Amino acid sequence: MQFTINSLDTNSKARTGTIKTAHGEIPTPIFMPVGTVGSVKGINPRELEQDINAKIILGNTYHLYLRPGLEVIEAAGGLHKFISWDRPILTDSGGYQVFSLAENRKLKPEGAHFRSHIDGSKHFFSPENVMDIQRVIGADIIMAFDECPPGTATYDYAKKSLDLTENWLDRCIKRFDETEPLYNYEQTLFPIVQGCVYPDLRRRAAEFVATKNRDGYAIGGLSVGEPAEVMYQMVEVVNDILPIEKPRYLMGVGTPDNILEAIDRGVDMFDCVMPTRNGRNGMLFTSEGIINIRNKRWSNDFSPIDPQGASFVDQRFTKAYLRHLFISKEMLGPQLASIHNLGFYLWLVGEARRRIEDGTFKGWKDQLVKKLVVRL
RNA sequence: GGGGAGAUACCAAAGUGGCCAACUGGGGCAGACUGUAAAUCUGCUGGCGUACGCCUUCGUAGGUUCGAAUCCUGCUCUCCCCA
Repeated sequence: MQFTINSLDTNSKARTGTIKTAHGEIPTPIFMPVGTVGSVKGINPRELEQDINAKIILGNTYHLYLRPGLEVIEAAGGLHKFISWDRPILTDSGGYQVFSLAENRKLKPEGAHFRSHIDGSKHFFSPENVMDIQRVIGADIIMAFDECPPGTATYDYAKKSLDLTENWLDRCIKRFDETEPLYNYEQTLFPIVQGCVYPDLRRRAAEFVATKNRDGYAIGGLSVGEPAEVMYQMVEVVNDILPIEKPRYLMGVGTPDNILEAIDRGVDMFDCVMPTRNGRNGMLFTSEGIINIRNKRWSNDFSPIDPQGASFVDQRFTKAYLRHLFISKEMLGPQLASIHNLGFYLWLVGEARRRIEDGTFKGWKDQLVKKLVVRL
């Protein structure tokens, strides 16, 4: 994997760049739709390519390992072939499930013992087997196996957790470097910076991963319950240390204004379930602000879903019709909302790239952030 | 014409003397959601008040009772069966 910086903003830490992978190029800053189980929920891959123009999507090691299982994925020739997606894929390691499925797992130095959320069966994830699993899945970018502590973690816990994550990272790197890809194209491993909301732990974590000389680095353990301002501070602390010539990936973030503020602070990659999950639940991110399409106020609003919208659904369908679909529980409603929201997110990062390159990013960002509050 | 059953909030439907402003479901209204155990979950849904609370409700008009959605009588309406 190669990363080249195309331009640096003079008024902020923002930059544009290009990531080259075996499955194509990714312009940065970029937003990556989440397709946990090998499907961006509700979205046809053709829509993802043509209407949304997603450059890369995510899969999840934990979910794909449980279902359909590695045998099926390997027999299919890897995840790209299995899900018919020829552009880049990034897989998360399952570290986030250590957090979100906390009641079903036990953490030990050697790894995490899990119970499947599907059938309760017992499983074990270690840094080593998570690397092996991600080799089988075959994503272009794979993530280190980490612990993602909650935003409310105490300093003591955060420190112990970071010790564990750093130990696991070394084991991930060792295993990754001594194994080969299964499908004749390059894979790369991104370490993850942890450290909760504690600047000294974040500094230590960033310095630790920076010595590993990988193709890119991730910032994890944010947007997990801490205030947005704290998240921005942590991003600043970490990005001051991470090598400037490597891409930075802020995991699981976030709202459109979170993304803009992080781009401002030098982040290049984002993923989040928000556009799809919240979209399925009726929340629309539009150029006019954030709205709940289920609200009665839209019942007779025959204006386009988003008059300034980038995706074809924005001009073609009205707010009143989309509301009707949601109220009627028609599956088309969540599908259209997901296409719209992902279209908006991809438009957002595309516009950010354009603004960074022509030097108007800062002013544009400040104005848009003000607009991106929930309309009352 | 004769016999029977029933009328409860937006709809459906429990309740058959005090624990009832009234179970439950639907509908309606609003909220939550950040590396997806989510096309999920939560709250409200007679009026006024942040709230203790107060006021008006169970077809309708009366009555019995300390107390009625619940018991009695008249009336109105609906449904079913027979002719």
